[in-house]
Amino acid sequence: MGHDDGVGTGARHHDGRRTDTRQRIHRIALEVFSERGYDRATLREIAERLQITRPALYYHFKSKEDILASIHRDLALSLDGIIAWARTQPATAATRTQILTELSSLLAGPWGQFTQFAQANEAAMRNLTGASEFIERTATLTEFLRPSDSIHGRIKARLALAALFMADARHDQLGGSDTARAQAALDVAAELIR
Amino acid sequence: MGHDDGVGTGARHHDGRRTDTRQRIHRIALEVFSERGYDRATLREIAERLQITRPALYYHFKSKEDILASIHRDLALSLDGIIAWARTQPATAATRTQILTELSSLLAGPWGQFTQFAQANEAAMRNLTGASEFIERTATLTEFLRPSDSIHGRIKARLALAALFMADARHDQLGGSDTARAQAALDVAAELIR
DNA sequence: GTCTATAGTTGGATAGAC
DNA sequence: GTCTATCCAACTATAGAC
Repeated sequence: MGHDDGVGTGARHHDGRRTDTRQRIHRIALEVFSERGYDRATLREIAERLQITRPALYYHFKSKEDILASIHRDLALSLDGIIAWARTQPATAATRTQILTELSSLLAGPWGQFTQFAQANEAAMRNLTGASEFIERTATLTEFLRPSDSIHGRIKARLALAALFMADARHDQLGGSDTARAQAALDVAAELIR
Repeated sequence: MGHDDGVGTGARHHDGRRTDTRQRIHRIALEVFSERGYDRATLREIAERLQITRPALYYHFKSKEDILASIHRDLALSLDGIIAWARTQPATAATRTQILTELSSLLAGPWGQFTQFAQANEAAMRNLTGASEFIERTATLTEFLRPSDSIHGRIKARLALAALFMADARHDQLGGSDTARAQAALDVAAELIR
């Protein structure tokens, strides 16, 4: 059929090299979903930016929702590295700060527009099975980040995450350079989970 | 036409008493928008819950977006009281804490599901003129809440707001009773803007 | 792997009667 | 103030050729 559900799979050329179309779709879809929100985003626009037609998308993904789910799988995967590392560390303030630093780096680099994407698609994520893996990772990270196992602790952990996301998304409202905002957010977040 | 754009206006009976249909639509629409998100919410479902037909909605509001804008106007109005009071107060930590307490009360009472609504509709709000008044109020409140005029200060102010919203919306992930969560959020928020 | 053409569905909005 | 009937636009998704 041409559809692959597993992470990292995809159509291959005769030389064994994976075609990059699936990844290009991935990238552009993330872009459009971030700008418009999942529901307002159309496959027409995604196809146009890719310079292909709508039906071509269906060769790589079996539905619009499948594209979204695929993005979520990638996001979940990106967090697994940090989670795995966190499991090997003692539950100290230093570890928590280090987790925040790693997350901040992800947001500054490969994830780029992730925060905007996540906020724009809060509604769509709620009833999406593919998003559950990602939400699960976030919950796990919150556990590692909380300074104490209480409501206070859980709130602080979630706020620390929110601080990082905020610096990434609210450039217009917070002012300052990207790095200045990221550093300030990291400061505030670290203070919270100390 | 039967359409009224001003806040608090609406069709009236011969005795001068405002009909409650407009307000009933208002309430149910807020409910459905919160659950589904604006884009996934259909006028069909709103009408069904109200036991009326879709066209009847158009007697009270001129479009789906008009209903959303109307809700945002109400939300903005609810914040004006707090803002007016804040203007009369000195910019002290005590004032900031008091603002948070007032907001917490609003979330516990009349606003109810506002937070869920706001999160579910982040995407829809971005390109909506009616939402700008509401966003403006939020920005004003942030100014009153910030402990210092710096990036750090602005982040802390926004996080304080986020804490209140979080306690309101994330009951499943935070645990505890409604009042316990609200109090904990207030504690953490107050500490942030001290 | 991508195309043209089209099926099938949904949902916002209007016309006009009562 | 609410109804029935209907229109229209937009979108997802599929069929089948190349």
